[in-house]
Amino acid sequence: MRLPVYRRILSDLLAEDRQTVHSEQLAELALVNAAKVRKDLSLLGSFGTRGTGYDVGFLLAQIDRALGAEDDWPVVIVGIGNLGTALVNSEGFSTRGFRILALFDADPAVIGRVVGGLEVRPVDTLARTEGLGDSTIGVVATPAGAAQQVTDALVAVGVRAILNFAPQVLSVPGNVLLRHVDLGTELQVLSFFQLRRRAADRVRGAR
Amino acid sequence: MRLPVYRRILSDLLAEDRQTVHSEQLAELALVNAAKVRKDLSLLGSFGTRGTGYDVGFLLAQIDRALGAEDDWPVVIVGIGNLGTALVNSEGFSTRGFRILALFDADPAVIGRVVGGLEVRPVDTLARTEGLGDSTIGVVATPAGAAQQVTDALVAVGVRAILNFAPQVLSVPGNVLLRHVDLGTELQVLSFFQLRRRAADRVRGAR
DNA sequence: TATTGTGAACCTCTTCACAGCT
DNA sequence: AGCTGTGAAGAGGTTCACAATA
Repeated sequence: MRLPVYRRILSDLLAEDRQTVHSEQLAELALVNAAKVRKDLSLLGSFGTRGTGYDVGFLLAQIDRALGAEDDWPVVIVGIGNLGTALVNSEGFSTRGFRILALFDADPAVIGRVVGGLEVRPVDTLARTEGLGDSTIGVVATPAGAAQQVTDALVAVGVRAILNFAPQVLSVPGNVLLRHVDLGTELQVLSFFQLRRRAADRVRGAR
Repeated sequence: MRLPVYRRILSDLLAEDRQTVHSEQLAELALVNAAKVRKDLSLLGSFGTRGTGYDVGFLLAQIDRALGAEDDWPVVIVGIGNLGTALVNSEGFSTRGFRILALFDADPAVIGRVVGGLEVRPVDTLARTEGLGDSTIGVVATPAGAAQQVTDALVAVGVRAILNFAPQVLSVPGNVLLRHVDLGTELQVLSFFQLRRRAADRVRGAR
């Protein structure tokens, strides 16, 4: 889904006091095709004005609605190392309809520390933490070795959506949503494209 | 591309001294279809053995070759806050064919600090840093406000591939590869699926 | 005139299903 | 017997191109 990308662009445009935008401009900023932008936006409803474009603020509100950004999703983060801390402080986590409920870590040196206004709790209290409904999103930012165990604990308390940053393949029950962001993987994808481009350059040079 | 995912799984299997794996097992771990796994792997070459499966170690080596993981890609990271530090220390960045060349930051409190064996340099020395060829990958882990400026500096010293973690839409010349990982976006994608599932549950309940 | 919204063509990725190999 | 490799069918996503509309 590309909506979050559009959302960010619109949010930047709004900050520049831009009133309207048309699909071609959005497309250029999102690095996609203009027709694709229009298709994407049209399936949220007909919010554009022919001959003029889209109203930035209004479109942003519509995207927020579609993304459920009004819904104030509860989030818990396990693993408050550098990555976990970065996530807590990241703009995207605190705004945009997410509310961090609790932070957990296993390290006694980290437990009790206040990060982003929340005190870090011992991970073994996760199991008896109240108020984690099935709409809570669990974020795993632990070392690889602890990730599966933490995931099991999250599932046990009723979490049904997990975002995993640990470099570890996790297994979850079928009714749990799992999304994996491996930071190293992103680098690999980039180097893969570099490799392809290099190959393409060679071919071009040979002709 | 799913190769990095397979790579991680194979690497885990190898650590468990697993000799062979077949497409169905790989598929289950990668959360994809078995036919897809075979298609993906077959376009690297015919490395499987019918009736047996794939040799874990050999397949891993082939994937590494395809991904250019033997090529030892040089990487520079700008912005050594929590996120930057997490990246430096992340398993995926130091292994798998990447070599971190240099770290940069603007904060005097961070400059000079040693992270992952490398001393953090002042970001304004980036412009006169030697040895950043056009295969160097630049990683932007700065706050949003500094990201475009840092990107321009990276492009100016010859970097042609950039991985952006800042919550900011960047513009680069057409010949520069740009990939954006917005941590908040990932959360939004997850909450979007939650929303859809919730809607689906409602429909199911209504019947 | 400028730009949206969308049917239709197109293309790429996914899945099926099975021949072929070990 | 078991599993790969792959042609063919199918699904899904992308782009074109233009009628509709402000």
